Amino acid sequence: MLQLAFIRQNRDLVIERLKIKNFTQLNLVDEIIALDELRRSSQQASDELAAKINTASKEIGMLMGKGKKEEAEQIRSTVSTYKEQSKQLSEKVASIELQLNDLLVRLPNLPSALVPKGTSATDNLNVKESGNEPILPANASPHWDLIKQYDLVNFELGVKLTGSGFPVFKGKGARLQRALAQYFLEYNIRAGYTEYLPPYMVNEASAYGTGQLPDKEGQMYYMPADNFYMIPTSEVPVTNIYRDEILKETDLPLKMTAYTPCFRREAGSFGADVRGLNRVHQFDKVEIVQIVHPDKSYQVLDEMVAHVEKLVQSLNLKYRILRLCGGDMSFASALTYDFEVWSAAQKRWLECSSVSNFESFQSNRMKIRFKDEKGKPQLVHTLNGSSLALPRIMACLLENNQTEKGINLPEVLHNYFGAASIQ
RNA sequence: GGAGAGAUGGCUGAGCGGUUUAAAGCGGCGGUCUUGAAAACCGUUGACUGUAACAGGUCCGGGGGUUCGAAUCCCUCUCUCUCCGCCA
Repeated sequence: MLQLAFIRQNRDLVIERLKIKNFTQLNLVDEIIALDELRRSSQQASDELAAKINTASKEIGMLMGKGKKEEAEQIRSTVSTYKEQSKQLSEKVASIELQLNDLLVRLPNLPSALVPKGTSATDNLNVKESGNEPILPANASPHWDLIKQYDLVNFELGVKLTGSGFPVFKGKGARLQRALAQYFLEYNIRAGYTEYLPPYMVNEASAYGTGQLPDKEGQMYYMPADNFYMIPTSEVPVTNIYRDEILKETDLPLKMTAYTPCFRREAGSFGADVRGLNRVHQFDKVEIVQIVHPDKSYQVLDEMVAHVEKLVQSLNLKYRILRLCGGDMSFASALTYDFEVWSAAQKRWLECSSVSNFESFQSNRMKIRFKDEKGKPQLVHTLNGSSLALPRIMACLLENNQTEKGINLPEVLHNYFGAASIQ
């Protein structure tokens, strides 16, 4: 959520930046400013009346104490007339605040100056491409065939147990998942991230804090009996750990990592995009989250991108890094880098990580602050990234490393997997 | 799931209708003293809103109510603790 004071003071800049995100309801900005104006004047009127009532009430107390009942009775009758007025005013302020908040949550975050213009994925800026294209046998298979051949993942069984998009990992497939998760976590911990194992369901306040609500309600699984949401990413519980906290400046940066399943309804998805492990309703992901001083967030973003890049490199996958254009970015992000790995048998790029700086957009909702040198609470900046999402990495590993004699695994996984290849 | 007790500032904890603008202690910060530290002593100590700066307003788990006036009384929700039940 953008800060009101900032919108008020930078109206033109806000509109200009929102255009880059292809946000069309630009009239919201002026509506917000006007409503804020009204809010402040109404608030002032309400406060003044409250002050009158407060002083009069104190006087009554004093007069009663001195036993001057008649005088007290007189003031009491005049104060009674303020009461109705005061109630109306505070109701007005409350309703304005509600309206204002409704409008405010509809504004996406402003894109940083680095964000390229554009409307869709084709406008993303290719920042870097690296790694070697694997040489595959002539009869190379896509991963959905390989997982059957080696009995690694059973989609039909998932349909029986739950529904489509809930794969069942089996045998070496399950073990490969565990190896990947373990390797990714250890890699993050070595880089100074603290491991968390958070709940897989969150309450409304948490989903709101990171920006899933009210915007993306339909994309989460919802448990009406308890009003819980299944997490679409561990970013939600992990970032919310510090919701409503005021940190010390010396606490920053906070670096956290978590391995969790992620649940996404993915309503409306269809076709080749969703085949095999390309897109599923439940998948595993290792996430990194940082809470940092606002002056450091872009430096930290670069560090996180470099951190993820090294991890991808260690898996010997061909990859590219994209800087997302305004139209392809998420609602809450100010700058996002996507990592895509090359799926050699499908001959297409698969997104395996997304690293973003949210600046103060999330922290403003969650009220995560720190005290600066003057002792003033200030909003922190939050960042997160996948490090990494498992299924697409698995798809690429299987496809890119297939041989006539099995699937060879990158060296870094050998110990975790307990073997050098899948036979 | 049943019964009972609670929720107060960073923490412990008083207050149970009107000098509470929330006592006291601990912690934090600043100072005196000290070569430095500890101890002792002195001072200071939250958030939100609002303003050019004051002033003013709001906040004692959340929401609602009674009252001229609520941390204090009532309703409701959430959470915590104790006992019982169930249980990986």
